[in-house]
Amino acid sequence: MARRRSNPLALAVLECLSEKPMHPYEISATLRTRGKEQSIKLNYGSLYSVVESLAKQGLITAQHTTREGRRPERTVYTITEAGQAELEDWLSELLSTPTREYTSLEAGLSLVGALPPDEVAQLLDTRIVALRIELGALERAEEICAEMKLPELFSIESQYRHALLTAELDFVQDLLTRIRKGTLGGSKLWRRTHELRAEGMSFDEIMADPVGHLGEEARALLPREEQS
Amino acid sequence: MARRRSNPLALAVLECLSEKPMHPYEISATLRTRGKEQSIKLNYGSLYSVVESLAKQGLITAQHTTREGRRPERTVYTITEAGQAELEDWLSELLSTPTREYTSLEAGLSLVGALPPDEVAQLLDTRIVALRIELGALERAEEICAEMKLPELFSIESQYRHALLTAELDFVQDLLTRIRKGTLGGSKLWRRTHELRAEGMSFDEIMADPVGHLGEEARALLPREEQS
DNA sequence: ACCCTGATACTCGACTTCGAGTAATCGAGT
DNA sequence: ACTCGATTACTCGAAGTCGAGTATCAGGGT
Repeated sequence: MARRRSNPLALAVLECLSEKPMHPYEISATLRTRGKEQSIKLNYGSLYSVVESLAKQGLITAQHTTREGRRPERTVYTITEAGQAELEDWLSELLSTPTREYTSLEAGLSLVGALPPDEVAQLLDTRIVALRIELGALERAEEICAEMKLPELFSIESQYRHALLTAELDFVQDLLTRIRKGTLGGSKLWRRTHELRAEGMSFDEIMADPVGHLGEEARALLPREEQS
Repeated sequence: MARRRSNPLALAVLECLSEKPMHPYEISATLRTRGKEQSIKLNYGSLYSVVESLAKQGLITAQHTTREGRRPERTVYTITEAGQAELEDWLSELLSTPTREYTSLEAGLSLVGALPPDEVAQLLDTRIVALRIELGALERAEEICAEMKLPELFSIESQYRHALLTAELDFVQDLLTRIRKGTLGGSKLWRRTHELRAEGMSFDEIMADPVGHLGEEARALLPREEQS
């Protein structure tokens, strides 16, 4: 009964089965044609193990297995009452409760000091181009949805992604100009560190006297008692 | 040589070791005091297996193992040249190349139709409160960083999270008012579907004649040939 | 009649992730 | 002198993730 609620694919499976009984492959096809694989990671390996785990938890049950010719047999699953309750409860939690998300850009930014500022500026330039392209594609997709008169209800998630992408683009553009203008707090220290390391000085040597090597900006890097 | 570059914790390990040789526990302590565990998921199990895998790939090497008293032995690792190159290359990739991120809210929104609109509105209300609290905490943390004169360079990632959280809050607030006012495309269909299901009608019955049961909005749900 | 592409439907096992568990030491208080 | 919680330092196994691989069949072209 280890209901860990980790993989949202399991939630999508419950949602599909709450419409009608299906076999796993049909679930994957349904999610695909509805474009949900854009928002929920779907791959076969996970799908089948997730289904198995839901069955083990009693949230779905295997209805029957059919076999046509000598093709692999299809096991059709039905949602149980417990499964329906879990669907509603889990989805409620997803909507009501923000959770710490670890994005790759956040990870990258947290280690950004490991590359010299000029290189970082170039990399962010590249990212901006890629982001613009992605945003363009998203907007085109939204136009197509509108032409098909698909109610917004079924593509809220892409509006959300649009909002996040726009925020990312704005942030990165702002960050880039601050790096280029040197108005980002710590710019000098950042540049100086990489100059010294390029000259062969070790991290330990620099940190033995940060203020001496890097300037006043580095005073905050000293242990608190030594900050005079 | 299965360089899968999945877990950013491995990147953080490389970054730490590029400063000086350390043993795994020291790496974890370092990341913690620098607040990087906010941005990079860190737990012991993963840490040790990630370190082992880096060693297997030749990106780091075990320098020596020391033992004090009868305490568990500590294995100190050093970064190799290949490791230094990998650090720079991987970090460059993270900064320059956006990757599809699967957030839990996006997953939730993509299945939002499974709950009735009034319930969803309440859940989003709850989320807004939680988001405000989280934003408040983040702002307080930023103030403290500023008081300590910590250069911005070392907390860019929290500025980024701030930007994302703000975007999420704005989006959710806007979505909520659209749901409440009924201006979200598909509102009627959404409400009607849940009324019918509450009366015991099955999904299949509804979908047998969507326009009849749900109104004109549902025409786009028909296969394209039948949209007359 | 034959081939070839693409869809159908799943299986397998190597690799990762996770967090509780273990076990020793340090230091602050009583 | 003692004890109790915090810190140090890692281990282990159950569970989950991933994507390439397998095998069958349908339909269209040649």
